[in-house]
Amino acid sequence: MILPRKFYQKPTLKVAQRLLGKYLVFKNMSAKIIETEAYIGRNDLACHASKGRTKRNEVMFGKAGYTYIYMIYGMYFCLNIVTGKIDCPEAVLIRALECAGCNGPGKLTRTFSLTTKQNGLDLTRSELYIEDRGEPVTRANIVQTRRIGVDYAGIWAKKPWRFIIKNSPHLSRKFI
DNA sequence: GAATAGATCCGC
DNA sequence: CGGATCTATTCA
Repeated sequence: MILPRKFYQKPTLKVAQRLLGKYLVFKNMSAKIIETEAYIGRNDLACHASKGRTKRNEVMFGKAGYTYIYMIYGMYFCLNIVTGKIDCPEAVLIRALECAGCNGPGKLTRTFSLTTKQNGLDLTRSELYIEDRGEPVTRANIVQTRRIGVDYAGIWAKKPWRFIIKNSPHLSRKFI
């Protein structure tokens, strides 16, 4: 079943965990989500919204269940799922899928041909969506670590807001 | 207008 | 560890 709006209208840390084991679907491709990271609000210095509302990040200030896709380092795109209430800028970064060449946020968007053209899409009524295929992931199979690539964010870099499926060979990093 | 930095990835 | 590559954002 396609995840409904309500799935995304939960606390961001819960959504980040519950997205593990779900399937990202776009056009004729689909793959299981195995690595996510939470970015939570204006105070989180690792979150783009910590600098306020801008043209780039404004979708994060909107309704949950939409995509937030941006270009990074001039050559990659990162896919995020907006969570939280309106005017509470929160999102979950999809970092890896159980799929060849999808072990990293920049690599999975390249494999799935996702660009800023798909920014701001409603995941409840688009050809891009997330599906529950009845493969539950238990808490015992989830590992929580620090987020990757945000060392500049001070104490926020230390928050354990990255979630991975234990022992998966498709993670963006093999070790914690 | 110019400068800068960035939620990455690859190759040396 | 440096380079690729480019845009949004910041600074003057």
